[in-house]
Amino acid sequence: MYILVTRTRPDRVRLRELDADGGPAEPADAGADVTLSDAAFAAHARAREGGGVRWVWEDTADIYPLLLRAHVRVQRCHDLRLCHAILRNSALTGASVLANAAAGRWDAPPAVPRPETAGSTLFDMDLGGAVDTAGETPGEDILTEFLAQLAAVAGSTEPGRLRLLLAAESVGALIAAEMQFAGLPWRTGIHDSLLTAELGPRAAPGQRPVRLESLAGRIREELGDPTVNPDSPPELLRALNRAGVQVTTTRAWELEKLSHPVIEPLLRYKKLARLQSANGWYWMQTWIVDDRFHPEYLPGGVVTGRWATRGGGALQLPRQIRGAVVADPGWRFVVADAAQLEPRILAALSADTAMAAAGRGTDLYAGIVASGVVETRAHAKVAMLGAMYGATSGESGRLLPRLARAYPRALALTESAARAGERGDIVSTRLGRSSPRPGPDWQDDQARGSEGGAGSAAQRRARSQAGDWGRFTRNFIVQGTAAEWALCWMAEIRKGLWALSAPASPEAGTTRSAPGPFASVPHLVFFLHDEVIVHTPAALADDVARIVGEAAATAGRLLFGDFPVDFPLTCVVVDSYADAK
DNA sequence: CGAGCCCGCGCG
DNA sequence: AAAGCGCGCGGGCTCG
Repeated sequence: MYILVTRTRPDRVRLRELDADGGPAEPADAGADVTLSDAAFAAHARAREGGGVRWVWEDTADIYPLLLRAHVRVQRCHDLRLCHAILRNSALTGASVLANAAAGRWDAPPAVPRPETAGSTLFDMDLGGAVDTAGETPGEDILTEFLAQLAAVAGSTEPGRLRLLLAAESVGALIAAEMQFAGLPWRTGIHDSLLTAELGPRAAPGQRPVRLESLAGRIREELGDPTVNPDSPPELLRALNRAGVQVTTTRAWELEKLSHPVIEPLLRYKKLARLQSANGWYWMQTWIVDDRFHPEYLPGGVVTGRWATRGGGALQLPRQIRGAVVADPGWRFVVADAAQLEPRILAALSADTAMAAAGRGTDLYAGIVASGVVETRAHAKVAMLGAMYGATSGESGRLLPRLARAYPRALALTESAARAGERGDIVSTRLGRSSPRPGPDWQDDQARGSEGGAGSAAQRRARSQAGDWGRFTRNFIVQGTAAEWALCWMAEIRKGLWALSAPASPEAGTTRSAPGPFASVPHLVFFLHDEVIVHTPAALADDVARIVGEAAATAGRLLFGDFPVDFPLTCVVVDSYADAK
């Protein structure tokens, strides 16, 4: 049973029920076609949940927060905007009407920036997210698009894989909205102490904290330049050169190699200046609301299918400040990450049983060493990364032939993906997300490079661009399939947590309490490509850890069936994210 | 003064 | 150009 949800006004939605085949529900059904206020919609959704309903809407980030604010969670949805993007580009649906139609509004990014859901006044914008349905009955457009998507899947070469992908992408959108709503528990007091210990007390706006200012003074002294601004790479570069330091860039890893009295204070300055500008007091004041960090997650925000975020740099939380991420009293974190996820994905994608065997019940890189392919774990890792990223030189390049002898199937797959990209062809993930085609500039450069009488510069340029795109497609199949695995993993975690009975926490409703429907139940609060954090009442932490582990195994089976590949986790129960590794 | 670029660095 | 993939963000800086 599907229920289509269309926003007709900023505070109204229209619901239309369809049967499982996408046909109209029996007209006799009460509420088969109704328009409701947001409040009535939330009540209706609560009543209909649990009956195998899938909610179909244009944009999860537009609709779902209003349900969450009413303490209503839903199990399943179909996010038309995200699914359209997949089906539009997938090689598996290339013959469909949907893929061959002229570009329309479904191919554009969401017209209106979406409202924040933290429940904070700071971000309370009343954005209607109004949909342009000029000349149509509200909802017709949604219905037409949904039916086109169902048809594209049904007519594809791998409907089962695409159905799984669309379901995973959509539940990812639910999870993203829920994580933004719930927020990551954050102790500003601890954060402030960390900053003060490193930088000195908070300074007035426009001023450097004392530790930074004194390091800047030492840098000027050592360079013999009383005015140089270490925040300006060009100025700093000139000052370094004048002082006889032979560098062409001011990157820290380049400076590290040098010995000069300015290097030590300069490297310390760079580290601290980064902390101050990226995650300092201003960041804290901007992004931490009611003891929670509420980043906006963007499912499908990366072409490979990885998520992106907007605001606060959520996917770059430096280790330095993870100590501020502390579970509520009476609660714990279950922090889990998938060990060597991408090489395991490659082993399974290519059905390379030898590589999969190397990772069975052990660290995959250690397994490669144990198989005698290379001498050290570090070599195994750099060689694998080289295979997946397309390294050609250096240590990684030198080790590749040994990897290719031991794991010919895996390496043949990455090579063929690279060759496809070099030709301008597309490649696809396990579940059917396809890479974009290179742009017109790329095509032009290739054409010019292969013309008779093309100059060597044009040829070099064409080859270089082809190589770049080949490395992108080479990595796309692995990164993209890993993203699919991670979506399935999270979806299974969410399902398991939902089923876990939730006794009220003794602290719930007192000092701190997770927002809305999460006040007393374990819930996902963070996701970082191959790592998740679940915030859970302490008594349930062990159950949660078990669920997270089982979910990883299930995700592997969903993608790769019976192929014997393991997806082990490192999983810990902690009070602070800083203790996770 | 804002828009958009580069640089550098954080994360996987 | 870190030896090779994918991001977001802040500061400096240039251009209009």
